[in-house]
Amino acid sequence: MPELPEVETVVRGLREPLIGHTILGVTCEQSRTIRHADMATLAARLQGQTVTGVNRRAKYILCELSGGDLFIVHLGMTGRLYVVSDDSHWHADRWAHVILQLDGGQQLRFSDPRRFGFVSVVSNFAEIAPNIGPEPLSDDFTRAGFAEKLKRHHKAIKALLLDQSFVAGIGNIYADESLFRARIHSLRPADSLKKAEIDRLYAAIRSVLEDGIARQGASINWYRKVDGTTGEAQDHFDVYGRDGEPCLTCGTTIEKIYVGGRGTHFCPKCQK
DNA sequence: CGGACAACCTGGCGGC
DNA sequence: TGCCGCCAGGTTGTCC
Repeated sequence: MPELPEVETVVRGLREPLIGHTILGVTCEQSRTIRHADMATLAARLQGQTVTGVNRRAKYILCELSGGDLFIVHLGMTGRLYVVSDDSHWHADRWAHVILQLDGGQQLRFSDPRRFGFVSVVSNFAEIAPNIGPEPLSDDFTRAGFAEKLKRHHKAIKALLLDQSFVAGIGNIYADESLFRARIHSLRPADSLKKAEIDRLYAAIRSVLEDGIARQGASINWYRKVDGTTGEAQDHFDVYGRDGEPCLTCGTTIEKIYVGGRGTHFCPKCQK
């Protein structure tokens, strides 16, 4: 579910309700949902802290706290973060594993049916994810650096795009969409791409992610924005989930294969 | 080191 | 309508 555009949308939605607000208390259970710290440590390090910033790195949400710690959330496959008023009649959420009580009568909930997501509190982001690649929408992601790194890998380009140490934030949906936009077959060995193809892929990754953010993410199943509403990116996919349907460019039937164990959608005529 | 694959969990959906 | 098997946007650890 949540890839870079979805996580970025959540981050932007969290700033208004969180920044400047103080965490009064923490409600949670001891479970896999809390990583790198036990329940008591998490509560102790969050309670009394004021949120000073909310940012994203790869698919991680980083809430900066006044004491210098980072409250980290990863949404996994089915995680959601949302803010509700204490007095709202919002129905009970059986998957709300962590609830932060905020000043001003609101609470931040982390809800995750499948429990692939997690929360943590650390001093430095590197404690959570020490080996994350460049942010594709930042100046750190250069065309030259991208081309150089592609030469060092022989595996399928789709599998490489999913490697978070290669480039941050791309997941299964936007990998497929980027490769379609660049007209490159998902199974091409990374080191086989010609310069023109590398240039197309570099541009495609950026534009696909930017379009995803502009549409506030893709609500295929579980993903929702902080206010509970759906994104719109799912209505504009070229290939993801469209197997059996005609390519919007040439009319050829979109195919589905598995690459690195992940469902992979592509147009056999447009992508070579 | 690279790559394939299982594991972690639970819900939703299509098919029978 | 009900049950069963399969699939799912991510990450990590293991094995060859």
